[in-house]
Amino acid sequence: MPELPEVETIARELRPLILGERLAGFRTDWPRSVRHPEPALFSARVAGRRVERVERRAKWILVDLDDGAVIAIQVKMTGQLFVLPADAPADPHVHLVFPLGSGRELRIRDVRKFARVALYERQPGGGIVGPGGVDPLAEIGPEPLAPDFTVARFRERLRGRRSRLKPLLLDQSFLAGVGNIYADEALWRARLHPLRSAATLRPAQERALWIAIRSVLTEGIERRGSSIDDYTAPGGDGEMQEHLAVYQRTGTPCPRCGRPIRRIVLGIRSTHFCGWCQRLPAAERSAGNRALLAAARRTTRRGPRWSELPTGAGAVGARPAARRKGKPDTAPARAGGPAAGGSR
DNA sequence: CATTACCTGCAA
DNA sequence: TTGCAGGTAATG
Repeated sequence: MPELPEVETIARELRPLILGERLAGFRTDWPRSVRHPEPALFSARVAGRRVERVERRAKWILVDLDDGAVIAIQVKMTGQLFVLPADAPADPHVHLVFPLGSGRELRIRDVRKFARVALYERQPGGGIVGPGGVDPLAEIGPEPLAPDFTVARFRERLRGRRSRLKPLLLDQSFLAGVGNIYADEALWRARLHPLRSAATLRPAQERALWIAIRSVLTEGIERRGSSIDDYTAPGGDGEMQEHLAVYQRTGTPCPRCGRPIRRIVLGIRSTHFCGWCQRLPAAERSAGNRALLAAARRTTRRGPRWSELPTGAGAVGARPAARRKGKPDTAPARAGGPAAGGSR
């Protein structure tokens, strides 16, 4: 599930691989993945251009070319980026390819075809625009790790918001880059219930949430993201999945208090939290909230999907690679060999 | 503002 | 065979 730390990792690892490279064109076998312009024009526009910059904004990867064009890539749920020799084995899940002048290719592998690419124009002021002069990032909220995203600024944005904290954190116009994993983890760190209304937060809790969001995202980047299901970076898997407290850990002990982590469904999102550490104030135990929480008590225990260690003594060692899907045979080997340890 | 569509692989 | 995973655009 690429969120800010995962996309940041992809951008950081992609940068040295393609910076200064000349693009030879672009091709796709799934035109719906291309927002704008149509693939043939897209290819003609990027052919011969050199890569000048690779950066992340929200969950987008932006690749600046030397004529002011900007390739925008959204990996969404299952997109993966690799830079491989052009003669590397074909992969049926690679739907977007940028051949490079050096004889390699930037390949976007995407099992579920949710990923999107688009071509925009860099503006003198630094923004980007697409057809009709529209900035595709106009509705995106502030970067939570930007130096100017102070606790005061966070408080300003919270002011007047009455929604529950979990959906609010997922709202990209409220804050850029937070998704389901890091929303749950930030709320756990801040000891705030996901159903808690933003309107009732005390100043100390607002500050705790601000700190929690920034610390969990920073740690996620340091650990190169959470490799759950399909996410992997150009340089291989991350390891943040081994340091999550609640996400997809239903039934396992809360690292703080030992009580079992619970799961509720909010909207269509799984939401994981500790019912003891993250209490909902009595005033917010509405009928609707109580119904959601009652359903959680009936929820069957579900383990994490990134590792499934055998139970019993001696269950130590490298995690079974077969448990995770989405790793192409052509992926570069993880530096330093297989991860030891595996589980927590 | 809330719900549905997009997609496929995999577990139940 | 069904349902679930969920980021985001589109629709009601």
